[in-house]
Amino acid sequence: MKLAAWNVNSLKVRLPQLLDWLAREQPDAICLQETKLEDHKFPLREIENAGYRSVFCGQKTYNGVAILAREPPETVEHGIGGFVDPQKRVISAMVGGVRLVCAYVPNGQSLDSDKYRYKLDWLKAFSAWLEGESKKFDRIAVLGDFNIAPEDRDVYDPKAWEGQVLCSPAERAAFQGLIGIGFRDSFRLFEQPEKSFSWWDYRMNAFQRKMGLRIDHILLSGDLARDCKLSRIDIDMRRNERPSDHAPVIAVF
DNA sequence: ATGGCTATGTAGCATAGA
Repeated sequence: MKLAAWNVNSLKVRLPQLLDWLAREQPDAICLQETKLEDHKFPLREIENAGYRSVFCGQKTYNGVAILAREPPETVEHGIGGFVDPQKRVISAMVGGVRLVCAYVPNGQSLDSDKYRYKLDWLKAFSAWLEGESKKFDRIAVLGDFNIAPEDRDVYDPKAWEGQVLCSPAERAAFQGLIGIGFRDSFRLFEQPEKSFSWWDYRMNAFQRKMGLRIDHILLSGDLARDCKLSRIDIDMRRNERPSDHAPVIAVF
């Protein structure tokens, strides 16, 4: 099974790139973040014509998540059970016997922001809920934009980013908390190039200067991690015209 | 150098992203 996750930063703008990518990469499923579309504006037909069924949960301007799969996603759940959140950041479904959790973790803005508090509260609720999910489902993949660079090697300039949002000890502890539930970071199951990142700022020519962070992840439960054959980041997508600031991440098992 | 760029909603800028 080939899984992917991609923060598209507007599905409306990125739809042609997505359709090209699906045709080329042929994943069994892809989880999208930051669709920024209300549900009635979701490009269902175009995606169906490309051979993918979709479930989605969106809102105007911000957030929005979707799961696209060759077979219809089943037993869909929206959001984090027991956590009231008007922001559309999580959608889950069964695809091919695997529980897919598509997540767009809050950014947090900065450590002194209310949004940072929200991020930590959100991650706490997410972790508690995932622990329950992992008891319900043997095979789980958690895919998406985590907005956390787990280690210094996931940051182009760890000194400059030390303690900053996306890299702070509390965020990294929250990420390790997810690992503690029994998930593996699929990317680190394999030897990877140095300076492997999944996001680069649009400004300052950050991509060309390799100034990025690895904040998009595919976490796999034990069985899936054991069977995982490959995990990579498709950085070529960042070279497109009008690229998303994030590149797709891929795991195959 | 707290700038730089992109997308959205909405009609000249404000907000958010990371």
